[in-house]
Amino acid sequence: MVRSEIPDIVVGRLPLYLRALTRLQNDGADFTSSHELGQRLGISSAQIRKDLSHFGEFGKQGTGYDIASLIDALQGILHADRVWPVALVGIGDLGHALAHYGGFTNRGFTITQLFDKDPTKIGQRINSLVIESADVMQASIRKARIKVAMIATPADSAQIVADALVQGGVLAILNYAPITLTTSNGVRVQHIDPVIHLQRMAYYINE
Amino acid sequence: MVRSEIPDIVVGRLPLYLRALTRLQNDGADFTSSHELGQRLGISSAQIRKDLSHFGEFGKQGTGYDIASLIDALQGILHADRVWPVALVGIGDLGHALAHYGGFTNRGFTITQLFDKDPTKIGQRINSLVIESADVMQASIRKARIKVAMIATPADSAQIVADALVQGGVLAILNYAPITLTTSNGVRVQHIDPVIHLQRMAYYINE
DNA sequence: TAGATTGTTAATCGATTAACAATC
DNA sequence: TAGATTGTTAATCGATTAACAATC
Repeated sequence: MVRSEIPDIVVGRLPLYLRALTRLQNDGADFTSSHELGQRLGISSAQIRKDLSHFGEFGKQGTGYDIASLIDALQGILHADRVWPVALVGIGDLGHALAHYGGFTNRGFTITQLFDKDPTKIGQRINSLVIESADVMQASIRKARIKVAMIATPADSAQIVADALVQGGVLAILNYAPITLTTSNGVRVQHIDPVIHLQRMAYYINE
Repeated sequence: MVRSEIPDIVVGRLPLYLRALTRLQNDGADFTSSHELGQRLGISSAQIRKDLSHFGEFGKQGTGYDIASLIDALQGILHADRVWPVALVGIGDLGHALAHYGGFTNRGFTITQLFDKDPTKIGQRINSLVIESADVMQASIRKARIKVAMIATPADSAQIVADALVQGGVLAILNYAPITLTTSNGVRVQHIDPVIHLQRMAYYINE
């Protein structure tokens, strides 16, 4: 198994498989099949089997997949078998919502640092975390060996923040600002912009 | 131009082009090229030209694209040349953040209705909007001819909410609940789950 | 004019799917 | 055993890219 040869599009589907399997498990199921999983996800069973085959053999002919062990395997592959500390930059409405969100920790991530550049916010608490100044961000994340960060600043600040995060050692950035970020090689960036999705769907509405 | 023949993956890139063009315009530029646009987006210039060619001819040899008219064209294609009223269901932390977000309206959408099933929330105001009961949702969105909705409920309620939205005439759903929704044909669904993106990136971090 | 850039064609590249032997 | 489902192969399908004539 050579990691670099696995298509990124395949990697992108693994978290969906993991999420669906976890839900099946919560619903009390012990086994599932590529067919059942595919139906739930709107993906062909062949594609699921093909995707998994990049990483090993996880099923049994006739019976399908043991849900618990496939979850374990996928968590290992995705490095979701630990809890990554995450820095969150930009504590506006969205930043608050992300800081309060309880769904990160049991899926491999936990927000451990909050940053903002607004002096009136610095020092405030959310849960047990204190909002720190953006000025100390780079040093602080380096010291804490943070590899994962989320940007929830306005668009104008996002690229500058991203540059500082990368300088501080961050390797993965989830960007909520409505702008495409540029980063050096080796740094992963994913973008979340609700309007992009809304516009994509509005195309198909004929009115 | 036959709409149904245009690949969805092409449609999915048009909002990115539109966003980048708007930013260029705000920065004072009048013209751009497929090369410049591609560099900003991390996409090849050939792909941008090919994508646009599905919808017509928008550029000039030698000079590239007039930004203002390409923005106009893309807004028309994406139906972002109007302001779609949007229903938002589930007014927790994320719902509040979305309701307060000021970035929708100038990009084609505005939240006009809020719903929650928690009796303590119903009747509360956010900006000038009143949170309504989920019980009246279906009738209310039908009356207002709402075609676009956002779900920000917990995972357990999301499918039920989606079914009701579709019954009420909604054709496009942006789902923030961490679950894959099933809908009838003709209804578009897009999912936003930050953990999916984080896991996808964590795969590449070797630690 | 000379340089730049488009829109389009054809080739390449990669992803998805159908089919089935293997086997639980 | 009979039925079900895997993992894998080969074929199909679709998307991306390179190249260039056209032309501003």
